[in-house]
Amino acid sequence: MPPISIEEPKADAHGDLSTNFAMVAASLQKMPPRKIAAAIVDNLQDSDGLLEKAEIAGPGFINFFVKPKAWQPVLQQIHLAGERYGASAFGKGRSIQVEFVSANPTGPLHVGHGRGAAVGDSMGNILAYCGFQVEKEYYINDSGRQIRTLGLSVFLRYQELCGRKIDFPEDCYQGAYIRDLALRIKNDKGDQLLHEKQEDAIGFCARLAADEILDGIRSDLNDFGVTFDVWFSEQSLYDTGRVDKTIKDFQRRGSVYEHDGALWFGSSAFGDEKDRVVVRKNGLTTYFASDIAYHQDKYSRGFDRVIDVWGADHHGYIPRVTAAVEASGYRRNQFHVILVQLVNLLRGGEPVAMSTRAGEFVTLRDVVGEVGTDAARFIFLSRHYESPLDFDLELAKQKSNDNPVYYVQYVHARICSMIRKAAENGIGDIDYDETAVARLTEPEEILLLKTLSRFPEAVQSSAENLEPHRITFFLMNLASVFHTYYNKHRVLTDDPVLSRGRLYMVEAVRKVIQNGLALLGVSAPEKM
RNA sequence: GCGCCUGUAGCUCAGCUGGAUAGAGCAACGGACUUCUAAUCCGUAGGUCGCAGGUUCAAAUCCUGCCAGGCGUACCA
Repeated sequence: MPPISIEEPKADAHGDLSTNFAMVAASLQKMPPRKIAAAIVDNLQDSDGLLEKAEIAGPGFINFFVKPKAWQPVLQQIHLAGERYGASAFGKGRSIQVEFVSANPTGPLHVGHGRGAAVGDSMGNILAYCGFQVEKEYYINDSGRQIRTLGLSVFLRYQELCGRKIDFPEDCYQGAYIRDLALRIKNDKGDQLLHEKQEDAIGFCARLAADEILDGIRSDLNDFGVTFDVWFSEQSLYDTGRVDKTIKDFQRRGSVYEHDGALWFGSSAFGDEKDRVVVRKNGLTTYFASDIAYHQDKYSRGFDRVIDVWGADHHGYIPRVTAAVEASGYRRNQFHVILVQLVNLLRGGEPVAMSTRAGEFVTLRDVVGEVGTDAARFIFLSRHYESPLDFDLELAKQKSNDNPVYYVQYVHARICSMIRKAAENGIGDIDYDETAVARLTEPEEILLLKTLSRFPEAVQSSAENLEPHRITFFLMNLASVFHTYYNKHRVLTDDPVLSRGRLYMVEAVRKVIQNGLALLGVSAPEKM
């Protein structure tokens, strides 16, 4: 049996609420759907007097039209709830971890990391707003070969600065920042490192470089409005023996076996396409081993659910990590991966040339410096994260209606301006007034009230589906509805009662815009 | 080869837990500022929802096959 639904139709002609009940019941009752609908409509009770009319339409839909006064109470709800309007207890206090960015500390963040940062940060805000206990975490890949490669890269540049001839291998980090780090070491230590054992020198360079780069990442993210509750070091998993413990744990569970001199995790038993090596023939653990340990550690800290935000190029890892979670005794639905597609950076429609190999890429810092945090975050959140995103620097800088951030922020600024004006005219307090609110009956006003009343469900569906862009689309729609209203009706009129009602409504719009933008991490300016 | 993602207006994308006539912005064209911010609004035009089958009273949405693009398929990190 198809589900019975009650929904808000897309077309105004179909009323405010609509149900397919009669159509679903038709086959059970063996009666024509329209006849069932008629019986229902004839027997409707409306004790609150909110119903304007009910109509039977199409194959047997029942469409309900509601009176204006049914929508008006939402305004008082918004004013009473304030910055909590849209919040809910949906998460029931369950704890959830969102891990995102987690870029290797081997170079500065680029635009793609910015998208992941915006998505993860906003997702965390939304989940917290919906009653989850949220922790935001950054996983620092500060161990393994890449860090040594970083150290080697810096040490080579250092030797170069000391006047030695060097070969700079292709698999070393090519960016100019490597030279900057080398120069800093040279200024600090002179040629002292040349006299140390090479491995010690490389190790020194590695630690210093990783620390410096991580500091840079931290401050870039901070300037982008992104902060973390926990910065988790991969190296700490080795230092505390957590990786060994995990391998022993898997041995106890019978999840690993030896083959060809290596130790394999039987991930294919949990849906992966093949088994994976955790300890190599040479005795060294793989990256995957520490990843298993890391995820075990997450759950052992008591999180009900774990969300990892990854770049789309890592999607091949989902089955094996999911397998590891399940093999560790947790349910696979406690683990979610949000795959963020790549960002194409454009300038005026032309692709910005970026070569990772040559280390030439536009950093997040550059982009944020050029277009601003608000524009960057809003654009990152203006698409489903699974679609590739064209980020046009020229467009992002434009202060026009081509740029959706300003379109939304402008609503907030406009309303603030009206409120200032109202205060000058002696309407300082915008309080609830039943007779004033009852005057809000224009079609554009009803549409505005309806739109406002949908904000809580937009937030919740955003949390349920882990899709921050739903908030962005809600805000753009609300902004559009508001701008239309603004151009058609005056808020401050000669009629004081009507003006109070409209001010009350417009202030509610402002609050909802503010709440929505806050979830996205975008500011709500009072003047523009 | 196998796996994942994407294919909707000229462009960029929503809609995809099935509902009525498939939406928005940009671009094009035509209008609206002596009036609360024109960073705005109104109107016109624009479509075989990649293709073909299937399920259903109903499919952009679910299933199958195919086509096109992107990505991934290490005892690398």
